[in-house]
Amino acid sequence: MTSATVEDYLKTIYLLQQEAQTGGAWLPGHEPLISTSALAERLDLAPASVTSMMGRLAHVELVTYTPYQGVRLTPQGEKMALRVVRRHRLLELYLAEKLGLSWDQVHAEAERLEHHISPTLEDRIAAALGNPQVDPHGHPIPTVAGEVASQAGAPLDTLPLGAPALILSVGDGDPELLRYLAARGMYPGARLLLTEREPFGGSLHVRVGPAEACHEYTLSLSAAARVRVTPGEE
Amino acid sequence: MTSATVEDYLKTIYLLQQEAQTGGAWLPGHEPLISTSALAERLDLAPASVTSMMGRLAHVELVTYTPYQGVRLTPQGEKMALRVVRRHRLLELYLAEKLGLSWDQVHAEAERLEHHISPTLEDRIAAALGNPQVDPHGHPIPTVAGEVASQAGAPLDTLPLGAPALILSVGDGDPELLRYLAARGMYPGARLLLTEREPFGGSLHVRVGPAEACHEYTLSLSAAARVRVTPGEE
DNA sequence: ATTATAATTTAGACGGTTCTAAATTCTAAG
DNA sequence: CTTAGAATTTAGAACCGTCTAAATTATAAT
Repeated sequence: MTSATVEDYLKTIYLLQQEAQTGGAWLPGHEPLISTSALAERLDLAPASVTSMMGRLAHVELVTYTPYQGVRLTPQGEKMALRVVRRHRLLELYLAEKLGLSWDQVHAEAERLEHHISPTLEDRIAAALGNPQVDPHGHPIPTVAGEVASQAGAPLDTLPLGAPALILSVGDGDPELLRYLAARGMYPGARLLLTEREPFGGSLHVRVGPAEACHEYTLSLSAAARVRVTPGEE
Repeated sequence: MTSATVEDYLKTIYLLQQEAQTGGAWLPGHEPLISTSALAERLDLAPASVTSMMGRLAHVELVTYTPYQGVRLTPQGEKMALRVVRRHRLLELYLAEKLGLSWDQVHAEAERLEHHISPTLEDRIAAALGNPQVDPHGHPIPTVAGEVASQAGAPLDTLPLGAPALILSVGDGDPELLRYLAARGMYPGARLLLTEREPFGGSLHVRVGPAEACHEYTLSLSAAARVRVTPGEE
């Protein structure tokens, strides 16, 4: 009962829980419930398939599942999810850094490999990278023991106007988006300033880069939601 | 119809064909037939499972299959098998060379990863290694185009007494054997001399290493069969 | 409160891969 | 040439992961 498929479900539940968080933390066992449809959409499966898998995962206690309500990882399930997330992020970094894969390629590659590397190889990869703390998209890498730095910062679309900020991370799921952002200099570590917010849920205007040599771009709300920033000069 | 499972069947058929060869080449389409039981044993599956898969592979023309006789790869099937073998051997070399996995670990690791790396990553790995021709066990790495150097040398157990020889390759399937051989200095590139052949299918006695500083070991026939050598000083 | 709509689950099916047990076919020894 | 034993295939079942279509339950608007 630990197939690549199961690992994908667990990882996805974990990531959706994290995304739901966005700010406040939850008490253990009270993390947000993830809906069948959210999972189905993210995994690109029919909702019925998800329901059936939830039954199985609940049965082996990787998840607590209340029909019509949603699922939540058990401590066991979370542990397993974190192991997968660790492998994924280590691989992303390794592929980018040591094998020169581009920012937008590493995700898809890691997505497959994460299910097939041994603990030994995982260790070697981590060591070769100097036991890093974040992956190329700025996401924290869980430790072997299953600890993760909590998700830092806030989505760019919640940033107040005029406040300079530092990009902490960008969503790694969509290669298109990554290329789009990279082309505009928006990657972890870059600085930006929100200059305008079009009314009625329109685009944001941001200035990217140091004040002397910055470029102004517009950015849809949904794109901005996938960029996490921390306010402040530093 | 190109699952990891199918890839494993094709690769295994290819390797068994190669092993059956051991010396003379075959005309295309007249390679040796591989029996159901040989495949079942190597893949650690029930013979009935193999029979059923052979039906499917024959149906998509990756294999020609004559019931009760055996199977043989079609050109298409061979091409696919060679792609897998290439990935496997590149991975073995990469893991050994760049990530410091030991000789006996790389096989098992590559066995899983070979099914999950993209053509891009395959290229990067090959490039990072300088497009090598042989893997750490001395086996030739097929090219992207699907060409392979034919298996060189002959099994150690067929070597005439007293003739010095060079180790070209060692079977990579069994970590135990690899550790055993490595402990005795028997790896590709090492030199040895067959000094004695015990009667009635008994062990072989070999001297390993340069004449000035060599060690003498005994070696079972089955172990010796997995070591390929070429006679001669050079 | 009722009801339309959306979300979810159930029911039933299918493809892929494997198994065991039984039937068949081959092979080699007498 | 027969036949015992080995190899192989067939038959039938199971599990995993997925699907569609239909039934059910929740939700939000009247």
